[in-house]
Amino acid sequence: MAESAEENPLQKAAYHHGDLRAGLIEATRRLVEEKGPDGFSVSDACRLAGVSTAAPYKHFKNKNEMLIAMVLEGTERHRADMLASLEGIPEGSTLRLKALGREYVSFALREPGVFRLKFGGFTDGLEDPRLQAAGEETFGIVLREVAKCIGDNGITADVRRRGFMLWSFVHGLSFILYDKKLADMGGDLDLDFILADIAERVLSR
Amino acid sequence: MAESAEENPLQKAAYHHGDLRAGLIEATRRLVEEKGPDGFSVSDACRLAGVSTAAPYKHFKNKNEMLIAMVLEGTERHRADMLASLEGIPEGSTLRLKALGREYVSFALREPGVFRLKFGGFTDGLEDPRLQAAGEETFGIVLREVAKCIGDNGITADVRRRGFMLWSFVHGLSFILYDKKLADMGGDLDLDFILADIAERVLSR
DNA sequence: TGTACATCAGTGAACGCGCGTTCACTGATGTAC
DNA sequence: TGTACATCAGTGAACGCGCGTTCACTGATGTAC
Repeated sequence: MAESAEENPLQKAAYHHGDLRAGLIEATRRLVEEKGPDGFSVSDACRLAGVSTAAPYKHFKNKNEMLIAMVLEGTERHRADMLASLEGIPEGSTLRLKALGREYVSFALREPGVFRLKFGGFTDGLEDPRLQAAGEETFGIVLREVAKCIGDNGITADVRRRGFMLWSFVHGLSFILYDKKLADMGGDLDLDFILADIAERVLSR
Repeated sequence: MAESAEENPLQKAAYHHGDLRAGLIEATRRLVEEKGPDGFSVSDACRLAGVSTAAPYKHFKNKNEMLIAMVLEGTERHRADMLASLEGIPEGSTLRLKALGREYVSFALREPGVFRLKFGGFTDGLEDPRLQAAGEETFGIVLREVAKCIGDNGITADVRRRGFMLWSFVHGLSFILYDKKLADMGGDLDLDFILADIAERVLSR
């Protein structure tokens, strides 16, 4: 209550509202998931957060900054979930890459709005060095696992190429599955089998 | 000039303007490529086509129908280009699948607006049975080639699975390449090599 | 502990804007005789 | 070939709407003494 002197910077934003910044990011996320990236409006987010339409401008420069902040937060969760998915799987096994792929797709289906906002491009101006850095960090996780699988020391050109192939695959898979084309294209596809199969094919010498 | 009696139904729309329907579709395409799917407006298209803002409603029910018509037209071109890319490549060769993949990616990079509008989803209401049918037809091309490569008779579950894997791959590749992540992820990737490599890996027994 | 002051998160009203769509119209073209 | 009529592609003005952003403000909170 009356403790000051030192302050937790994470709570610094909590003044009147509790933490409007976080509240607006959450509202943004929910609206983007609900109505799609195009359907999102600052006014809607304010309505959802229960503040006036001018309030966000105390925390974000403009609409675009709100979206970027939201996507950054989602990307962080995505990265954490991928790391968590590795737990308990033996080092150097292709199963680790299968797990990463599964989690990648799973996130894309759980939060398609965030996923598409991040990768769907064309939401002009949503380019930010922080977003790119976060993406590269996530890709780094994959590269490390690929290197361990094929027994290379460090990130060689070969590791990079194979990692890129796996990424392209799960990336496309995410879009296609969300678009519900899977069922239409001949339903009886086993996602687990396909993920394991592609990992083995791409990582075999 | 004064020839009537019989009429070419393809030119039937050419009354006053020449063919405003086609003109508006072309304007739509150019605007979507230029400003992205979100940036497109009926007013802009009218400006570009040189007609009043009310004119489109003589040819399309609403904005969405304009977009759908444009994407359908682009999908048709995409399909034709893919078929053309097979010419001169021996039947049953994985090179045919490499060629299809290359053309798929190439189209996505040539017309990213159309590509994203078709597959990026989330442009609410842009669902149309004709669009889905066109997509399945294109996928059929791939399946036919896969079947020939692995020597199966007709479209078996295995053919379907492998075709799906290849599609996912080039689909993701298209998005990633457009997002310019390729250069960032370690530049020296040879697209031709990767396409040939993945086709071989996915089609090997 | 109590008071005076500074800070700044959130308000509410207003703005100018471009949008999608409608309406009654007009005028060029095709057709019947 | 010429005239009267029907058609319907395209007009231009108008509409109501929700948007992103601004502004001067207010009032709760933290701080200094």
